[in-house]
Amino acid sequence: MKRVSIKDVAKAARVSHPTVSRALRNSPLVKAETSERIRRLAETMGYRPNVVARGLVTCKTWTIAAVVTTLADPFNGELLSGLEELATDRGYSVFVANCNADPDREIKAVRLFQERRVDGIVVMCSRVGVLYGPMLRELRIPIILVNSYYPNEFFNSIVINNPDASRQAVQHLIDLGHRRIAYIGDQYGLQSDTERFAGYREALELAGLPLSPELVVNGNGKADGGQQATERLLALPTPPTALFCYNDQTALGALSAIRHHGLRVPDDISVVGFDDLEVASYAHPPLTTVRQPRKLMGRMAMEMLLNLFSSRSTDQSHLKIPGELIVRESTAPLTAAPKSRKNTKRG
Amino acid sequence: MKRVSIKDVAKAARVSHPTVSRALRNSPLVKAETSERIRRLAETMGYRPNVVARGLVTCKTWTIAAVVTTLADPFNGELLSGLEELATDRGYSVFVANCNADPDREIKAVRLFQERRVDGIVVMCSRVGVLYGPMLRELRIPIILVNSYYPNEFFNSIVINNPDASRQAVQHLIDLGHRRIAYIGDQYGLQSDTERFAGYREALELAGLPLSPELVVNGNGKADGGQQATERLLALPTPPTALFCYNDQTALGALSAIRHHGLRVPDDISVVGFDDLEVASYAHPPLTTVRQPRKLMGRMAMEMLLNLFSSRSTDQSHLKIPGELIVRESTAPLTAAPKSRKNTKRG
DNA sequence: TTGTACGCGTTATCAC
DNA sequence: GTGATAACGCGTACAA
Repeated sequence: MKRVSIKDVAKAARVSHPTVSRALRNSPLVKAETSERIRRLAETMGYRPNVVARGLVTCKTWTIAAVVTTLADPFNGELLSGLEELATDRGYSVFVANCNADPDREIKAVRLFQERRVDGIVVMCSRVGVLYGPMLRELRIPIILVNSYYPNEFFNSIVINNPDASRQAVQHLIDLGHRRIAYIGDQYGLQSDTERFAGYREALELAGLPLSPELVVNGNGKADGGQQATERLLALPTPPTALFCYNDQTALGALSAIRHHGLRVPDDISVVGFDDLEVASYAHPPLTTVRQPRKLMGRMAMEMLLNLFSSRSTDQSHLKIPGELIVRESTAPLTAAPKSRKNTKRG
Repeated sequence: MKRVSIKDVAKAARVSHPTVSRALRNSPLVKAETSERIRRLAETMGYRPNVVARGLVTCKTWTIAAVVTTLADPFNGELLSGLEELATDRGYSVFVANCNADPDREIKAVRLFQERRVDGIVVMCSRVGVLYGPMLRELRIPIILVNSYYPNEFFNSIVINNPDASRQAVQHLIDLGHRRIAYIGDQYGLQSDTERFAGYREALELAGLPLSPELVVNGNGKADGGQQATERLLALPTPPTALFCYNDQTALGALSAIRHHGLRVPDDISVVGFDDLEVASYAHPPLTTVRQPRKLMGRMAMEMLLNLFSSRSTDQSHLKIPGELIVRESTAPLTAAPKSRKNTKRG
């Protein structure tokens, strides 16, 4: 009934358990034939080393943890995917925790993983990044922040250059002649939202355009939120002629709302998303958006951790990845007079 | 430098370390004021129990593992989300591993998690489910299969009723008058694909319709695969008038291909997906599809595990969830003569 | 080349 | 109520 341990194998092989340990880990110290014999025996006995016990003695658990705001979002999924791929390659298993953009849950998750003695933690879209500074001292666990950063603290981070990418995206709309450009943001106070809004504002300023408060609305990072926000915008006395959305899902909702309103994209309204999810290419019309190398970013986060593991140097780095504007068919030059089909009765 | 352990706290509190252990776990055996004193001391010393060590002695790690085919897919993300939510509620942390629908990687992942002494494993969309029977004997770890099942084996499973749901979906198309209905499948030999095809075939049989081999093609479960497969179908001498797709992403690609071909959905071709991802509602046109309660299914998988943990009974259960056909706007009655815009030159 | 003894940080089982 | 002491399953230093 009991599970077979290293001692059982040792007994069966008539050697000591350290010999079994050495044999199974290919130590050159043990005679080849003994090693082979032990190895075969362990196999037939169905012995599997207990990594938990090993972690206890080596002070290395070969586990890392990823804390995300939501697993249901394909954005995080791909981030996670890149992270997991490299982690697995290097022998690490990855824990995952959902915090629903709730700061309390985020902190709890990090503390829990500390108790689990993970070798490193990656927090994606942190809401409490700034708190990790003090925590880190006692935690003594490397933390990587993805999609948020606090340059003055003691951890590493990797983010897309949100202000710059957003500025480019909005500049693209301005270049097309648009003057009334709306921003549909998130609602959770994420740093990425703040920064994308900053880029939006900066682009307007550079072009000498006013920032109209009524053109800045909040979604929820998902399609339904984007749809509702867009409906509010379209109900305005003077609706915007272009929409810059916090992310692609928001933009997807915007497209839907615009269609229901009897307007056309990009003829009547231009729409820009952010992320370049797979659906962006397959939306109708295909979405102009900012590409984030999600999988790569996940991979880079793991690379940062591996660096921290190998070199005990505390050299912190804050990587800023440039976003790439992908122009597809949801943006077009401003036409002289945007006409609503509703008004013109299939005019 | 070293991490503070239970013994450090014991020394500081001038008690034995088992007393600290008891105090911190709210044992009624320890005097209230001692308990309180120890608790405060542990807090100020920044002590965090080592769950690894605890797991070693209690033979319970409070971890579970989820093995998925891909993390990048929103389908798995939501499954995982439901699983993780309940797991976290009950104090379990969840490992996640990606196996890319590769049987070897799937087996490796399961063995690895066995070495990590997880309390249970959930395998989603398994390709090697049938192999777990023998493994289970030696593994002695509860395994739940989600989206695949092998009724004669020793593990539990939970799946959508694929044949039935698919039959309904295809029946819906037949009811609309369609006779040439194509199936765009997956390519990895997943059980869900096989079953959905079976439902497709059954519906045709029931209606007395022939199964045309040229109308059965493979995608890859993603939009690009769906797009390419659809292009092949549209190139046929007599193209289908309706498409039943393995999943929503495939259907999304199909919509795109049909548009590029100058045809309209549902006027010229009807399209049905599977899963009811969020994008299904926001596609153009909104997609008729089969709803899978993904998050619930993830949650149920965890509930199954919890049951197995509490009752040591080996009562295996194989849950089959009914799928719900959601009719939206991508399906319509067959029109007399489907006209290609290409042929009729804006007809 | 192999074995002995010890420690990792807990919890469990006894004593007292 | 509390404290020794023994596990849990492994890796490692050192001895042989």
